[in-house]
Amino acid sequence: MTISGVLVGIDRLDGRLIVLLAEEPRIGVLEMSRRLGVARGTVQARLDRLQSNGVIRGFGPQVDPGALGYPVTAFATLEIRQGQGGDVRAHLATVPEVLELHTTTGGGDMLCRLVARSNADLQRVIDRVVGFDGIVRASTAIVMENPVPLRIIPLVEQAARDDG
Amino acid sequence: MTISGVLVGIDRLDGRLIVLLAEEPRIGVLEMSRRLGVARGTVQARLDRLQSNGVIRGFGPQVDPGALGYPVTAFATLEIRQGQGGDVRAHLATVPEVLELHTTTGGGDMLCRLVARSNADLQRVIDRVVGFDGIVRASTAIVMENPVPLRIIPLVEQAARDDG
DNA sequence: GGAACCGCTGGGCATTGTGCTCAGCGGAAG
DNA sequence: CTTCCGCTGAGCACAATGCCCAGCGGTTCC
Repeated sequence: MTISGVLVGIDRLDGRLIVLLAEEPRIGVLEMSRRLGVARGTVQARLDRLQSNGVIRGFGPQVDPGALGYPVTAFATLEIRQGQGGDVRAHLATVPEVLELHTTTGGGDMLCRLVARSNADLQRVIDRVVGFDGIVRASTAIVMENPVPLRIIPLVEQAARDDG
Repeated sequence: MTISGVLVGIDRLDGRLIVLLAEEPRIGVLEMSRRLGVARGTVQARLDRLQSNGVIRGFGPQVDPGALGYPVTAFATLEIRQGQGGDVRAHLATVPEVLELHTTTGGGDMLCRLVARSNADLQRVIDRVVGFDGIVRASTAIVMENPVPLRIIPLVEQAARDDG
């Protein structure tokens, strides 16, 4: 499979490798080769390929904002004044509590994920986010529960079935 | 600092450790201790503490859905019929393209992150997502750009300053 | 059919890192 | 003053890594 000229997709061994790595991240290459029943060099080569492919972006630590003292999460939809998109992006990138920012379909809309120390603190964060000239309007939804935390394994398994 | 009886927060050394780990994830404990200028045992102890604290959830591979063949991302807001929340959650959890699900303030609303193989494929995904009894209405925003990809480092640095 | 290529195998090797233990030391709390 | 706790620096046996190699079965291409 190719997307914009780049070949993508994974086979079953890649899929098993990623799942194994997700379940036991601190596992070594040698142990992986034992679990998967292939040679160590094969695991090395697959891992290198998945990383230079961009399928695996990295192995950074997954940090819980709640444990850092930011237990409140919210999503804010921002309406942007025409032509101010670039400035708004630069502004939002400077706010540590903005964990993520997307531009979406619709008239100059953006969606961002925020965290705060408390509901009261969220007001401060929102003020800082929207206290910028290019932002016309903002509407915020506070997260109460997170029944499905950010995950990728089911998709990896499906991709490995389809493609391998 | 405590939240619901659990002590949270990180000091400057914790912060530097997390940043270092985010920049070079495959680094070893010994190399970390050299870079940070502390003893190996200290790094070991800090890492163990951060993980049992829940500050560091794990070191799973960060997989790019685009490289798996799912380059389209969207956010869907779902309106749920009263009392059907649990069923809807269970339903959405079975859809691999649902990467994340939150319940938010407002009348039975949920917000979920979706991926698809193409804009056309997104229709299939949305049909599968909303083809369930408890869902009254859905509105979808397709992501065009991602100026700020999911990040945590700026928040870690702020938390380390405040708390350490 | 033959040649070149590619991914996987299984082995060996020196180097490095790990898990574990220990005694010592300084600051903070009681 | 004594206890506790986190950090230090060191040692040790063991395991894993990075790197090399020859061989082998399957494709592709001429």
